[in-house]
Amino acid sequence: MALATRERILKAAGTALLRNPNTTVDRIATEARVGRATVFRHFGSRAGLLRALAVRAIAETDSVTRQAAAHACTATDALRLVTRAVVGAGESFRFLDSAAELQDELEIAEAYRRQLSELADLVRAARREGFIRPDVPTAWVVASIDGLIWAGCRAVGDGELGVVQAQDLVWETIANGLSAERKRRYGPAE
Amino acid sequence: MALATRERILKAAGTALLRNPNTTVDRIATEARVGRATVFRHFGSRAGLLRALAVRAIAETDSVTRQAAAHACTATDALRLVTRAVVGAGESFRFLDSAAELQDELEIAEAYRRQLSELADLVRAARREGFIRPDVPTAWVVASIDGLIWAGCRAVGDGELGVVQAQDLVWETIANGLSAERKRRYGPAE
DNA sequence: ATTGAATGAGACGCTATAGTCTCATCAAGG
DNA sequence: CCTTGATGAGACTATAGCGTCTCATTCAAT
Repeated sequence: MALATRERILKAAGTALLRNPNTTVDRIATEARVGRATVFRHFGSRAGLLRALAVRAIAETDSVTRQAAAHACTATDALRLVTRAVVGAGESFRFLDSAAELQDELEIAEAYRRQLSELADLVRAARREGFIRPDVPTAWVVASIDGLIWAGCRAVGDGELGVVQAQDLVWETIANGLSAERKRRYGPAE
Repeated sequence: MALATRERILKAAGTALLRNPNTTVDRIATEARVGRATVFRHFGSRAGLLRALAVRAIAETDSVTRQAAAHACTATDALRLVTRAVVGAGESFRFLDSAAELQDELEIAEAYRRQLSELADLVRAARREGFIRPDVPTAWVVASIDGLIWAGCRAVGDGELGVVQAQDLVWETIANGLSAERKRRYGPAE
């Protein structure tokens, strides 16, 4: 029962904090159908709850990321699979966007930087394979992938897109953009 | 002097709230080099300050958007110019991302919806001109443009990119994506 | 049936912060 | 010089929300 309670609190906290990052412990407990004291028994403090939630989100993201990368033979394909995986896992980390208190948590902030840095490595590897446009800086590639993943997760959360559809569209947009007319400036000669 | 003070408060509030959406009035006043009472004299309450800041950001965005659209002859070009303009104005509205309290403010939320809806109109018009890939839903076009603008503004704010560079990259990514090899599925036959 | 762990309910104290009010100061204009 | 309006400083109050503690209850395992 202890585990189920813990999970219920984390889940309720995730959805509640996504709606409003300042949601009170009392409100979270109510939505988890749990006494307020129970939340403190499990997580010690509000910050502890947020930390646990963030740690869980990071672990989940790492997990799907690793699995995706393991199935790829090229860096370009790894980039594609990782992107899809992260979009699929969006629900677990989307609350982090607005969790301002967590910026102070060294452990969390560092994990986020690490994940971005791993993404940057993947981008550089894909660049060496010739997949990435040479005129675009790696920092922007990472930033825009991040932005498109974010947009995809939000669209899924808002019910505008299904998960699979979002995964397809995010990657398609990263790779080829939204324009029908391709300029093909950097492709092979026609 | 009254106007200068007001502006100083708004500016300080913008940068402070961007760093931490829960920044206290006291802190904002200190950073604006103003007495805390002065903030209340001007804006009545913390919510009033946020509202004023949001109204200002919306007005600013509307302004640059209208100007940009006025100089375009095609919808596609308008979309390009508007996107650039919004990236350029990012500094004024970026704090809104994390301002959870403002979601309750009917006026603000509605203005944001209106701006997205205007963007959607522009996208549909550009689609009629043949610029937008027919296999991508308009909702995703809007969402991904939003995401890329957000990424661009953040990159500028973080000092990773200059404003002009970000404007170029955002539009280039929207239009053509990041891949060197273009599949040209929807372009003219080769 | 008994025991122990987990829980729910709620009282209580504490702190941070919003918001009000007063008073002294300062600058500008007449 | 005098007046007026804006400001800064700070005291004060009220409240929301965190965290602690206690006690009764429930439920599972023995």
